[in-house]
Amino acid sequence: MVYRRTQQVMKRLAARRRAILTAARDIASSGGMAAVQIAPVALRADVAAGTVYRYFPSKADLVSELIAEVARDELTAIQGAADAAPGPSSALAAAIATVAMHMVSHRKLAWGILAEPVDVDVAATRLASRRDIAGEIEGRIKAAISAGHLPQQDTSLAATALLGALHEALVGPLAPDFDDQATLCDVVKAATLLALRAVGVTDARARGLVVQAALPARMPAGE
Amino acid sequence: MVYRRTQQVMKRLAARRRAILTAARDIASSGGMAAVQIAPVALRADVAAGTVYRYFPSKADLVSELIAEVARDELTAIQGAADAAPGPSSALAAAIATVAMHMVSHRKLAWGILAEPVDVDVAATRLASRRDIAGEIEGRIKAAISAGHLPQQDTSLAATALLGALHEALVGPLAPDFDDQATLCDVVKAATLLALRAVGVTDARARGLVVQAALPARMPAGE
DNA sequence: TTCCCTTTTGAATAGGTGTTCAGTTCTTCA
DNA sequence: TGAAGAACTGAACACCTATTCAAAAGGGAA
Repeated sequence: MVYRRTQQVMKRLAARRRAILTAARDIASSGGMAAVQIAPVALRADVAAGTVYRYFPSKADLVSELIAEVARDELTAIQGAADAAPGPSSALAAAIATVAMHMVSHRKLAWGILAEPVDVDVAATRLASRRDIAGEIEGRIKAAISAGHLPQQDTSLAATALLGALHEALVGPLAPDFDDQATLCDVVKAATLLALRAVGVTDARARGLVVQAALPARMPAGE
Repeated sequence: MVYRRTQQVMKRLAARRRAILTAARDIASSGGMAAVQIAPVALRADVAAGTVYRYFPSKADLVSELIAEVARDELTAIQGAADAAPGPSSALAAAIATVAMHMVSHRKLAWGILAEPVDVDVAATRLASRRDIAGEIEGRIKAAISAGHLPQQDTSLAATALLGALHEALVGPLAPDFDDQATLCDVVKAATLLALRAVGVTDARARGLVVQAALPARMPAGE
């Protein structure tokens, strides 16, 4: 054998793979999932279309990995925010507020990850990611119920409904415009309160909650 | 002029138009919006592909009309159920329950109408339809607030969030399976309660509400 | 430098679907 | 019944985009 991958080559290959994924993420952020096409992604990543296929067996694999990655980031943020909260109700509130913040910060991306059309191969990955996030929220709801802060209920349904409510209210086509930071903040607060009430948090308790939404890691400073 | 549309011909043309729309609706009901393609619709309506274009300028127009029609039916059902309720809170509950029932009865169709991918030309129509339905719900929320049954809030955001919650919890990919009529009923009840709580209905009041969800006109008897 | 293997390229291919249109059939009316 | 126009047909066309692949370029070992 007269050829072996050196460390340097391996690094370059990894960098390229990253570049392709990042290009896909950027494009999804600005144009939605529908804009994630091989040619534009390749162009943005500075490679030829064919090269993409040396890193990902198919477009579906690329998109799946993109979704998984974004969901992983989101999950980490949610857990971080919730774990930092002083109690189960605050943790739930923090988790919800974090989701809300992420959604308003990256509306196109959130829309693409959560709801936009993808082909069937991708649907499975997306489903798993959503399940993970819903599961995290559900866990927080259960904890609050155990602590006696919330009434008994179908936690799975509740978690799903919460995500749907936030999604629709914040990134769906009927979502309000966020003209400035203040409006954005108000809307996030209103949506969070709504979601908390849905699972049975009383207004009295809500007023006492400490809510600290973790800002998304990639959120642009001025946005 | 040696040819004029007789009454009989006009009737047949209208019937054909109806057949095409119905075919599209049936296909959307079973396979989602993505399955609404010209060739299958034409096949089902017993016409040639080209004929569709004598009735609808483009596929986008066909789909737009389909969505508008379904939304109109839905709106009528919601209004009917709400108007029949004894008070503003009951009316809101009835409206929500009606939406929930429709969704679980026609999951694929609901999914297609509300969230599935469509091209940009259709998006406008869909948006208008959603706005209509959200507007109806919002009106009921406002009425309940005026009656002092609900706290002051951003009604537009609330209406949007409610629809999103129901949608996600009942027809989204994480929605539970409805193995039998009983489960279905329980889930609809749970989702309705959740939605009511979200806008501030107290559990105490919720227990006293008279809820009568209008069944969708087209719902198959046994489903 | 040379050879051989890997990686990249980008134009060609392939598959799927909306749309058109020349030819056919149907309908009306003199 | 025949002429003229409307409606219908379905194969051909057009467009878009994922995927392939033969040729070219890059990189490692001798």
